Order: sequence, then C-alpha cells, then structure tokens
Amino acid sequence: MAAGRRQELAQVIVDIPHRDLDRVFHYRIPETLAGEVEPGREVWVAFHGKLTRGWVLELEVATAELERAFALQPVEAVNGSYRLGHDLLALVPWLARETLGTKADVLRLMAPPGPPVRPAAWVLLAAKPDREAIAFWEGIDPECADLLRRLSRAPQRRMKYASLTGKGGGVPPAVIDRLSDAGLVTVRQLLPKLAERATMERAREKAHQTETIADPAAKPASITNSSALPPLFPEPALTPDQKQAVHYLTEALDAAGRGGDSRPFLLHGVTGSGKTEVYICAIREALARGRQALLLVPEIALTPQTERRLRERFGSQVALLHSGLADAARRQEWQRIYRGEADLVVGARSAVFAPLPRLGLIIVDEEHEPSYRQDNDLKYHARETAMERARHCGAVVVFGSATPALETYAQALSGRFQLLKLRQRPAGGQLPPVDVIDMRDELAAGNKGMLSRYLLKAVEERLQRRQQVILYLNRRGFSTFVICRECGTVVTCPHCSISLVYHRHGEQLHCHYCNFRQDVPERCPHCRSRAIRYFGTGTQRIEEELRARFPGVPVLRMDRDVAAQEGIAPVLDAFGRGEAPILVGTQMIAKGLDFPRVTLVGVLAADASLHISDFRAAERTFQLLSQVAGRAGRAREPGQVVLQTYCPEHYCLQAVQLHDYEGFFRREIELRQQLGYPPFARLARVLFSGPEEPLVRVAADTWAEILRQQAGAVTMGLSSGLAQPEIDVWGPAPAPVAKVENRFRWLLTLRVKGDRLAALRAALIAAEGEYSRRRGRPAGVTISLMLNP
DNA sequence: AGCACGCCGACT
DNA sequence: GTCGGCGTGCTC
Repeated sequence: MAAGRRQELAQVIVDIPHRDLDRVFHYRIPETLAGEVEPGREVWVAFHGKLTRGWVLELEVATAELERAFALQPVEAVNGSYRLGHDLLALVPWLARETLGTKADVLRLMAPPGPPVRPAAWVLLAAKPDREAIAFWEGIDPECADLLRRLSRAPQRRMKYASLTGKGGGVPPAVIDRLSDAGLVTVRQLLPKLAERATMERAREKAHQTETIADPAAKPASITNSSALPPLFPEPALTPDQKQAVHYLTEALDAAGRGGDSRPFLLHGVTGSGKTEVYICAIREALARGRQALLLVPEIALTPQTERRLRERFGSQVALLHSGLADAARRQEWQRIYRGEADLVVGARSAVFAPLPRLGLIIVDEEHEPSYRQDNDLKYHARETAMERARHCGAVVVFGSATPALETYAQALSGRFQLLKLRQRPAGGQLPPVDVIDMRDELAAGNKGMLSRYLLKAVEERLQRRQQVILYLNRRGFSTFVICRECGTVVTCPHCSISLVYHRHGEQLHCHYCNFRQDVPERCPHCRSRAIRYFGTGTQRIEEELRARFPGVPVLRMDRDVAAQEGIAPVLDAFGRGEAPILVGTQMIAKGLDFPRVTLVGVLAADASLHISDFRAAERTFQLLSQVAGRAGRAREPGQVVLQTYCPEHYCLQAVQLHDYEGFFRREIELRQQLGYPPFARLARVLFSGPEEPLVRVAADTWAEILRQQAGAVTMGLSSGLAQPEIDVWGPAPAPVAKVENRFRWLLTLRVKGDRLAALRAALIAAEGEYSRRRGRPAGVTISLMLNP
C-alpha cells in the first residue's frame, strides 16, 4: 500500500437489530485484509469488546475527525464465501425505512440461511525459523522455543489459539504474546473453512465472485444434466393475448439490456388463461439474453407439480427455495445460486433476496396473495421489494394475477404499471357458469341441512356421470362453535379468547390457535343450562349429510384435522386417482389444485368471509371465490360452480358470478374512496401484547395519548409550518384475536389520507422516541409496529 | 442487545 | 456501615 495515503475505513452495520445501533460503525482495514474488505462483505469486528458479525456498507477514506474521535478497531476477519450484490445492498436502507426495522434485520434476511459461521483465533508462524533462532530462544525462553517447534511442524504452520492455550495445549497465553511482540507469530481470526484451505487465499484473485467455502463433506449440487429436458408435451400454441404479452415483455427485456428503465407489468389473466406459459416464454427470453430470472410464488404453490413443470422446461438451471428445505440443503441451494449456477430461482416470499448475480426478470405470481406481506419479524412486502430491487439491477418486473390487489390494479389504470390482459382461455375453454343459491329460501322451504336442494341435485348428476365434485367450506370467521340456547354464551378458549371448534370425533372442543382441547360441557358454564349445542357448520357435518344422502359413495375430507394426522398430499393424491368422487374441505383445497375430472365446485357459506372486520374483507372474498370458481371444468367437460349464501345481492358475489373483476374493482374502489381506506389512504398499526392485560392497556393508552398529542401539535401549527397531513388515531381496541397463547393483544390504528406514508412513519418514530423517554413504562409489553398493514 | 456506571432499600 | 435493585448511557 502506498505510504502516506490516508487509511481506508469500512462502514460496518453490526448484526444487532437495535434502533440505537442502526447506523454505521467505522473499522480500520488491516494490511492482511486489504482488498478483501469491500461493500457487501460479511466481516467480524470487535464491538463493545465482543467479536460480532457485521456487513460492510461502504468504504470511506479516514478523516482526521474520525481518527480523533474514536479508537478505531481493525476488521478482524472477512467471510470470503459471499458478497452481497449492489442491488441487494441498495435495498438495505430502503427496506429498513419501509418496515420500520433496522438495517441489521434486513441484512440478516440477505445473508446465507442458517446460523452464522463464527471465526476462530489462530496462531500463525510468520516465517520458518532456522535452527539458530530456535536455539537462541531455547537459551532465553524454552517455552517459546517449544512453541516455535510445534508450529513449524503443524500443517501450514498454524494452530488454533484455543487448542494451544486450552487443556491439552499447555501453552500460557503470555508465551504467545511474547512471540507475537517479537514478530515471530501473528494471531488472526479466521473463518474455519478458509483456515483449512489457507492456500486457497492466494488462488482467490482469479476467481471473480465464485469463491466458495462449500463443505467438502457435502455432496455437490447434482449437475446431471446441464440443459433443459426435452419437453414431454408439444409446446402449446399461444393465444393472441399471450403472444402480445410475450412480445411486450421481450421488448422490455431488450430495453433493460440497453440500460433502459421499464414500468412494472401487470399480467391480468382470468384463471386458466395461461399466465404460466407467458412466464415461461419471458424467462426463456431473459435467459437467452444472458440474464437470470426469479419467480416468486405463494408458499402453497411450491408443489412438486410446479417443480416438475419448470424442470421440464429449464432442467437443472432451476433452483427451488422451499420453506420445507433443511438448513443444510437451503444453504447449499443458496450457494449454488450465488455461484451463478441457477438461472431460474423459484421460491416464496424470502426468495426475493436470492443472491442472483445477473438478475434480469422478476415475476411475482398471484401478486395479490396476502402471504407476500405478513411475517412474524420484519414486515416487508415481497411485491414492493421486488419492484425496488428490479430498479437497482435493471430487471423487468411482472406481477401476475387473475384478481389483482386493488392497489395494483389502480396503479395499472393510472399508467404507472403497464397492463397486459389475457382474455381467453387457450383452446377455447370457457369459464364455468356460476349459480348463486339463496340459503334463506332453503330454510323457508324447511331444509335445515347445509346443502341446498339445488346443490344436492347437481352433485347427484355428477355422480351419475362419474365425474368429480369439490365442496369447499369457506370457514373464515365462521366455524362450528358451541352456544347456549338459553343465555347465548359461546364456549371460548381460556387462553386465546376465540370460539372453540366442535369436533365430533371424541366429542371435543378444540382451539384452532393454541390447540387447547376440552370435552363438550354438559351444562353451560355460565347459566348451567343443559340447552347447550353445537352450532354452525364443519366439514364433518357436511360429510355426514353427504353419507346420509348418498349411501355407499366414498367421500374424502380435507381440513386441519386430516392435514395434521395424514398430511395433505395423500388425500389429494387419492382424490386425483379417482378413489372418491367427492372431496370436502376448507382453505387448503381452495388454491393451486388442478383436477381435470372435477366438473362441479360447490361453495358453502360463500359470504362467511365477508363479515370479518377488515376493510379488505370483500376483496379477499372476491379473490378467494374467483380462485375456487376457476377450479371447475379445467379440461374438456364443462364445469359448474354453485355458491351458497345468505346475501346473494352483495356486489362481491354478483361479480364472482359474472367473472367480472372490473365490475368488482369499480364498486370496491368507490367504497374505499368514500370510507377513506387504501389506496386513498395509508394505514399503520401498533400492536401491544403481553401476559397482563392492564399493563398492555397502559402501554396502548400511553401511545394513543402521545400520538394524539402529536397530531394536535401539528394541527395547532407548532410543527415546521409545512402543510402537515392530519393523522387519525383509532383505538386502542382489542385486536381481532384478542388473546393468543395467554398474551393479551390491543391494537392502535393510524390513518393518513392520501399517499403520505412518510407522515405516518415520522409519527410512529416520534412516538416511539417519546415513549422510550417516559418513566415508569409497564414491563412485559411487546410493541410491534407495522406500516401499510 | 449487553454491559458498566450510578444513586437508594434491607442485611451479613 | 455494605450488597444490590435496575434506570441510563454507550458501543467505531
């Protein structure tokens, strides 16, 4: 290194997710690590006296002030096995801001899966000592001479510090210090695999970023066939709409290749219109241009069928990031992607951070799926994250859905997204007719069962024709609970405060949140009445009704119970093989299934999910029912859908009946505007939870007070003078699920009209600061912030 | 997140 | 008189 040049420093984010530490700390780069410390590298540094993992955000030339202000510590070790690409790195501050999290939280998501690999201290012999040197030390310090001899015999002339000073080693640390002071040995932190292959360090230069510390014991990724298998089916001919979509996407890929920027695409295609085929063509075009592709799918869609279909087209170029993968397999797959050996990565939410070096196309399939947003820790939205990442790596983004999220479609209409429509089903397939049955008429006609006469008749017809039937029970917000007919008491879980669900098997009540179980009480726990009955509906009751009506006809059932006992796959496989003509089930059978022999889909309690208290209830219901309706008649035989409901006049159900997304969108967007909900407003949530409800309430009340005070200060003009938007504070109120695992949950909701997310963010951060300064805060209350719920 | 420093209660 | 409570402050 040229003398006189100013030291370069590394700006490091330490791996401790805490607000106070959410900034860079500066570290010296020692000569031994010069050139290895770069932006995106994982490093190990002494932080508060402890060896801590961190990541380099940037390098900075040391200034006099910096050197004066801090006793700058050196970077202790560099993990040479990976380096985060600039597109991911650019996401770090953005996503931290977006989620109200820390940069460390974000970096953890991008780091290789599994626990971090800690470096260990090694004693390295600086140069091979000659006989005279050892003899010299023998005279003045025999212990030092002994250590020198041991080190010169050791492989690569290095030994672990701990093995020398530990039990069997018998070397006092002072001995090592003396040799170190004399310049004969150095002590360095080395990552285990790199230490084992120290000679590789020299060979590193020629490898660009493909360096690996792959465990030699682990099997290499199978590279049996490096090209795609020949397709088993002839390539399907594209419909005109598909052709046009592929054309636009190809054009965008070319523009991106020339460094141009493109708007995200929304591929809006009815179920069965062949979105996947468009994805496949676009992926192929991206690969042909030397770029890589990322396909995000909802977790439940990561089925063996999906995998098989993609492997047929792309062979071993495909990498799957599956939540079911074991840690080791996950790590190995991650490394494969990092080395550039997988040109198509398919995965759920977290795959949006897959370390693809030449990413050129990101597809978010079923973009409306709520599973892209919710999470336990960092509440990021994969759809938004994909868009931001694409911006930084010059990739084309495609969102696909038959029922786009309202926000997404609004963006497409405003022109911020480019809308691509798939109107026809290939091969002239028709969308099935949807019949809406008013269940009030059934009751009036004396039918107390769960299945309408119309639906039963339709089932009978299908049985005669040897076709298959799916009966889907929309149980969201509607389950088999036990109610006292005298006093109206509903039996709830003592831990979670939600209704217990009746299970015929064993005459028991189960909690679907915490798995609490108890026998059905003979008397009402409140009024001691014996008039306590189960009420509502369950898949078991439907199954019984079917058996009574169609004796001898086998019925398969799929719900939480069956899934827990037998797993989902065996039941679905049995149905697929035609072992039973009827399948009854809940959520689990709603999506992603494709049974060609199913020609009738019945939805019981189609309106149940309309009544849950969430401003997206109608949207979710529409999406769910459209999805279910799309399951019928996917092959030659025409399909039919029957929706049973108590409110057939609801616009949501009417839109489902007409397969009319546009119509639904217009009604719903108008309501959102009237009520001031997204996309015409932004929301935030603060969730308080803890084992002692009074304390939880104190915390929530304090926050509410702080937030309202802030809002007041703003409207009274005490703020900067800019026109500040008004923030509404709702609550605190018990959360929709008021108690989970003995923790009480209270909720504050904030709203700002318009697209003023920054105002909400600022309000929350200010409130958090103010709250943390308050004295006598209640203990044991967890506070979780969520922007854009 | 940890860990050290710093002022007020019941104890060998 | 001391040991120890955890409130507050800091980490390159």
